[in-house]
Amino acid sequence: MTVKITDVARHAGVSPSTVSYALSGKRPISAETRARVEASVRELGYRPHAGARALASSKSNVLAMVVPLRAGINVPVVMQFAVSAVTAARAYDHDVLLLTQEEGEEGLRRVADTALVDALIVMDVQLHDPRLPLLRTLDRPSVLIGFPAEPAGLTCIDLDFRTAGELCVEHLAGLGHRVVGLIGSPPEVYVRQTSFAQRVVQGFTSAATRNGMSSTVHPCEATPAAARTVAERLLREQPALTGVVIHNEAILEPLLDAFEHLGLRIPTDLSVTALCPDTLATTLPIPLTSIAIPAAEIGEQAVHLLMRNMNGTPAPQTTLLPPRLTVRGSTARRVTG
Amino acid sequence: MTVKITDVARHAGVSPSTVSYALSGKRPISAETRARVEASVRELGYRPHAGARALASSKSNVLAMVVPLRAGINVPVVMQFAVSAVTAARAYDHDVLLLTQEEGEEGLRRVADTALVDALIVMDVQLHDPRLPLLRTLDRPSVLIGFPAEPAGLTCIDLDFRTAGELCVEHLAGLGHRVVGLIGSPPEVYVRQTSFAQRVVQGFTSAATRNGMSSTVHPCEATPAAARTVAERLLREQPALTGVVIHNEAILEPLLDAFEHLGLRIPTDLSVTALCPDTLATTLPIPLTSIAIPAAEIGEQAVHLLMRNMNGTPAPQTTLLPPRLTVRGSTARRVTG
DNA sequence: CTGAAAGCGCTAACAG
DNA sequence: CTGTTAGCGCTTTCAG
Repeated sequence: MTVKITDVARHAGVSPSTVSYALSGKRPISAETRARVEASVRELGYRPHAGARALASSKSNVLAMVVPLRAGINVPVVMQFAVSAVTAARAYDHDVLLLTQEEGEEGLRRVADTALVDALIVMDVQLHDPRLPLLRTLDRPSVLIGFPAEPAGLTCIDLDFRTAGELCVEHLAGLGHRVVGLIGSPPEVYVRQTSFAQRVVQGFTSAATRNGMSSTVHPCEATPAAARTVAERLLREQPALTGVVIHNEAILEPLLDAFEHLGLRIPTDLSVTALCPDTLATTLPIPLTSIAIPAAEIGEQAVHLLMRNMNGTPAPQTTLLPPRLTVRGSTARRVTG
Repeated sequence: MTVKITDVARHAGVSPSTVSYALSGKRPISAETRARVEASVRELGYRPHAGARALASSKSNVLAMVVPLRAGINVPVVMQFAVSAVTAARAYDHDVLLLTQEEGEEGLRRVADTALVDALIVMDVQLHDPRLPLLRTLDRPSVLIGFPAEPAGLTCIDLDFRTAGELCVEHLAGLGHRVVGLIGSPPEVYVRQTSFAQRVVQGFTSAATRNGMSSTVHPCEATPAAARTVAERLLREQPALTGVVIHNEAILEPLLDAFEHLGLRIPTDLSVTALCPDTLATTLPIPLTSIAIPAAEIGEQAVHLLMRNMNGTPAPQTTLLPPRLTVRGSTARRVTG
């Protein structure tokens, strides 16, 4: 029924190993033989059996990818990670197996120990992620999207959130703003210690200090009511406020509304910068100057890193992608009275 | 390094085949032997090698799942499909391989022909989907989420969109409404012939006719401007309008705004029913009476259907999930003047 | 109820 | 540059 390597070998008048080598390129094959083999492959429609290949080579050419699904995560962004990872994996002739967060450590162990996959991609890594000890003991390389407290022995990649925080402040400083505020992620995010939230705060604060700016930080629940409260408090505490950085995509719109209701025009009275997906930044009533999460790039890079680790070229332990700030309509030079 | 079946056999004092059978249950094993084998398995931490198993049994225990990613699809809904399918697959001891739409037919052929997967799940099926002929020729079962024009020889599952359209109208009819309008999906959806849009229209129209109601249908672009235009036209053409069905999740909010600006209070002056994800229906300013896409249920059922097909119990060609209407605050009894 | 042995289809030494 | 051959680790006949 299905054609196998011996069929191709016979058809091309060569040995099975020659067919194998002609296809893998793992040893020199004369142009002529290779051509005959390739012709036979095409003619017979030969496809190597994945299981047999995996058994003989101890390489499945499959990567595992764990996708998070709990509340508070941005699903479209996760999907971008996933799709770009799959696309990148295909470029290396690999496929991607989908695991849910729910499967937990047992799932990771299972796919690794059964040799179902050659390597693992783990998204949404926590500061003290219970999966880390396990990943370190697995005989297969893995790459984490996010940053744990103790990345030793692991390969991590993420957006450079600290620099992102700095960049927002520098942008505002360059426009003459002197008093700025950060409206941060919901408390859950800090509690979960997904770490990126803290890193933004650090960047924000240090850049403000460096520029001699007055600054405050306000974590904020993801509800419209909380948004209004925070906006009011911000203005009460810093009446001279002319610039804000928002790192809370769920309440961008309510916040903008709140500021307008408080009599602040954007960007005339108040410049706003955000850390959020581009799709959000561009579809709000006021296009937002923002730094996007380069999900596609992260997914792709994660696969590159894995491949490097599998090729013996050890990848750097830590990869921080440079944030890029896109200026849109929500920031302007401070009007000096 | 890794423990194999012969190790377990030696440790338990039985033959490899006995270990295999003890684990698969494919032939009777004395309780005593089974217990010894299981103890050895646990003690040694034995995990059968996936590739070897696939080769010997010609079953990979992996399903392929193609996820769509083009514009206009609701990403969170897709993710719900995916996650529930993975969860369901795990219950059958199967894993799920992720394929992108982009890989197209070649991707499907590849994973099937290399025996990487045992079966396929294809989402976002078009009326005249180019993948259908291919799927029919594959030696592996597949299940489609969505309905093509010619489902012969294939297994399909989807929400019963026709009945969903009817249900919305019946609900409005029951509340005394006599003049209703359907605001449909963006033109792209109709052009792409994803078929579910047409099915909603059919249900809507026939239910309206059956109830002696006056009705009109308006496809609508997914832009706020288009939403306003449609709302105005609806009222111009049907001044007595008191009920609308919206099947266009992207512009739900703009539409509601538009109606309010036109002086219609919801639900006092106008009752609104929608076909949209529950998360949307409940987070709008006015909680919407709506019919949800039961994504999780569809994903799960899709896997059940596949398993049936693989077990020889042929699954029904067509499975239509019954829509459920949830009454929230956007519909009310018509106020008769 | 259990064992022995023959592959599953491919890769990678090992030979030449 | 090519062929021969020995497995990879498991399942499943075939025997008993």
